[in-house]
Amino acid sequence: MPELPEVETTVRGLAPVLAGRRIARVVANRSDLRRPLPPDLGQRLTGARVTGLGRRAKYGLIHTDRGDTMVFHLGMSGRWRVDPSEALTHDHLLIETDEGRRLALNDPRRFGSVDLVPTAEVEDWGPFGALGPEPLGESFGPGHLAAQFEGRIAPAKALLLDQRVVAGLGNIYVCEALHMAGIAPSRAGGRIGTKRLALLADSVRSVLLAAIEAGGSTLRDYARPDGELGYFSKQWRVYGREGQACGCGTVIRRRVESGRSTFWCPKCQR
DNA sequence: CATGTTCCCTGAGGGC
DNA sequence: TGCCCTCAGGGAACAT
Repeated sequence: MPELPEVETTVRGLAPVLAGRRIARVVANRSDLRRPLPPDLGQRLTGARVTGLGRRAKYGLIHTDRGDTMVFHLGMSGRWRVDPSEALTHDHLLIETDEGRRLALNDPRRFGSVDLVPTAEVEDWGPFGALGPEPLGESFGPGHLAAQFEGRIAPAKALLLDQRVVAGLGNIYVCEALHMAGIAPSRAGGRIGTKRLALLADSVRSVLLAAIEAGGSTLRDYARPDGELGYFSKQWRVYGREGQACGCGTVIRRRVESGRSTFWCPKCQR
């Protein structure tokens, strides 16, 4: 599931192919993703030079010298393949550079999206307007979490998943960060002590950094057409490990709430 | 406003 | 072998 670290890894993988290059060809195979592809996507991108890439929350950003920024979201199942050796079902968008490098956006579930946003307005673009701070940025830390959690009755897990509280976390890294900080997912946000909240802020950052590092170490897999991501999965402490032993020896539990699985250790997390 | 629920979508995997 | 069922979950929309 592409969360912040997977998108960051993706952007880092796209950068060597796209940065400074001119987009020579754009092919939209089907446009009914989460939102329809911009009808004029091809016109606006073809011939444009990529001036840089970036990321905001779980969105990848591709800036061009035409004043447009291409904003993509990978949804649940999206990924970019680099120089694919064959066309696959669900290759919805193809991009070719002036060097002949090719990119294919493959997204079976079509929960992802591709938008063109005027670069000057990207920060205020609808989905970005209410986003909380980047967890790896300077404005995120113990103070921010304390302010956001104060007086809240909602479970810590729900608050961390709320993109307005902090941007870019998904189910996997929320479960991992809460375990690292020793906080039960169901604990009300307002009933977590200051020191514990500071530990949570640290945990969020370190789990994301570790995942990005793991993604970087397997970057070659990212470009392999048949490769699965699997970046950080070997380092999961609780996610996907129901019934297995936590590091403390206690059996890891799973609970489904409104269709989402929560994994936690009842001994380490209170 | 805060919180909780549903829906969208397709492929993988388990049970029989 | 094949069919049916459940599950995966971000984010928008809707309900409470």
